Amino acid sequence: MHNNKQSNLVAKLENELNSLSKSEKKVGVIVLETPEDCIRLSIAALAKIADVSEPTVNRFCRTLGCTGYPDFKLQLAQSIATGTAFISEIVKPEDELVTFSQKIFNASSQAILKAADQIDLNCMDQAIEAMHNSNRIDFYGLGGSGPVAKDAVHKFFRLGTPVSEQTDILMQRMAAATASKGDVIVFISNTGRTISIVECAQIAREAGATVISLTHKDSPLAKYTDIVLHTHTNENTDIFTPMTSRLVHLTILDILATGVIKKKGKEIQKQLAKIKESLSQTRYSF
Amino acid sequence: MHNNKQSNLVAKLENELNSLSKSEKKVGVIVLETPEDCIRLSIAALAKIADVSEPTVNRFCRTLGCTGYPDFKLQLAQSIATGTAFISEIVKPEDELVTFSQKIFNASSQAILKAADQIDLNCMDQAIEAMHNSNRIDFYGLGGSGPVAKDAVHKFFRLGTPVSEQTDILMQRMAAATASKGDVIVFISNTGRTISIVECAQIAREAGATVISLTHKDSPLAKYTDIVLHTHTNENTDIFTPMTSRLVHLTILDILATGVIKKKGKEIQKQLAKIKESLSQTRYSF
DNA sequence: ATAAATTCTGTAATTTTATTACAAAAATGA
DNA sequence: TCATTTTTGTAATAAAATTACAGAATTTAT
Repeated sequence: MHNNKQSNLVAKLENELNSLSKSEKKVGVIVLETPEDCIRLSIAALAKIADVSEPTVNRFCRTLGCTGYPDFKLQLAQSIATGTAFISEIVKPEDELVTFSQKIFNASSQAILKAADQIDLNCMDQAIEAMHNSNRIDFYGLGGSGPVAKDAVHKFFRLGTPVSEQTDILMQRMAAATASKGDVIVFISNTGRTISIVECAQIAREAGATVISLTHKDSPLAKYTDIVLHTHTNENTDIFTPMTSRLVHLTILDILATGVIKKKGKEIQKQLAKIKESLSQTRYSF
Repeated sequence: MHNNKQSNLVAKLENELNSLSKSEKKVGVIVLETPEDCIRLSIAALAKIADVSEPTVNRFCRTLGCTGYPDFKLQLAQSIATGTAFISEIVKPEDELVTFSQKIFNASSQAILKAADQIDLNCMDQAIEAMHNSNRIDFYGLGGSGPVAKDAVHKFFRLGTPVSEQTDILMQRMAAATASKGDVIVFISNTGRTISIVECAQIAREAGATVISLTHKDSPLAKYTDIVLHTHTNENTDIFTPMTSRLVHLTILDILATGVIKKKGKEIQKQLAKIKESLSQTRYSF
């Protein structure tokens, strides 16, 4: 799932460095030492730095499988971009707005990309199937996951199936106890360690409901879950670092909703268009 | 307009496309349509495809802040490598789970990165200052922005300042009318065209509150707003494509909260530690 | 509406950059 | 050692990008 469509040029160069000829190796060494600089150099400039002739640089590029020097620079640039773009730092007390806003944006964006790599598509498929065939769907969340549950309802209510969210532990227990076969309950809990949520999952399963969880793979909650959609976001305990898990959960729920919509087929999609239209009256037109 | 550097060429191009001259725009359209192809084209080839002269392509590159065509290609290549080029990929009815889940993950991640490029830090700073000095903070949202408002409360209640959210239009009107100087009201509305929200903003401002909006720059809501935190997410009308604006709003609110926490200083940070500790009793230990 | 000013855009010349052809220099192997 | 292969650099060539400038299109002011 990771987009390694083209093998990393830097990695390739590191591999093949020792099988290069003497002069080409000189070029390789320079490239590995200062890849960021090399992408801005002309073939003449690089040749001079490496103390070789220009055609040697050109041959060096071909040896690495590039069509020529411009192609080499391009691949090198991409290789660097993918490598450095994924360093997300933690917000420090002394950070200026410019810095910490950039860090938070980056961390958020990367949490989602990371989830894309980790998600188990089989489980997603099972979850979509279960929701598609369910009589009703409930979303349970506490604390930061409460708004996520609400957002899920806002998305899923369009599907025709009755949906609701429970963000109160007593309501959750009662609803879980009265659930029955054909009901799907989705538990949202990043840690998967919140006692009342875990107990609820147990109750729901005993009552016959299908339990889906957005949680950590090895958590107590996962034990009482039929379909775990595991996310391994680092629960950062730093007070400055925001919970990126919410964003991941929202995105996973987006995908589930999309999957169910596609399964429901044309009729429901017409209904969605109606819902959209119903909103136009509430807005200023252009 | 944007005081922070735009690291992402594709995002920048999408932003500035409409302010380009006729011929340069032709080039921009081709680049956005087929960015992967463009990185392999010579200036002459691209000029021919776009049906313009070579110098026009060169000027196009400079307009975007590049030093010339080679620099443009390099930046484009890096932009693509980080995944940004796939912003416009829309979920199609025939997509398999693998495909559309990847598209949704990508689109979500990119939306946040794009916002990072577009956000106006001066306005963020003003918003943080206003919230820091406020007597109370209210978050207003309807529909999909309701859960966002709830999430904001969950984050901001830790700061000591009284916070609440309003997701009911009548409550919103009443609360807005009784607001006073020193109160901050944050309106969350991607379109900025929801009539009742716009009216509320007007009421709130007349009542003397400081109005902050997470909305589109040129929207009616922006007119009645003191501090606009504009986000230009494409409101995709496709039924399959999820609202990425929520994710962006949540992230911006994360940054605001972090900014206020940092302003509040040490005492509040101790309190945050207490809040964190208070949760430990609710969880299974490791 | 018309003329002036400004902004765009393309042609052609120039400069920069990359590639090729080929010969000299190493290196290899008997 | 000498023939053969591989490696490397010089010089010529080709390709690509940039500049200067002038004509076109657009805007602005009268």
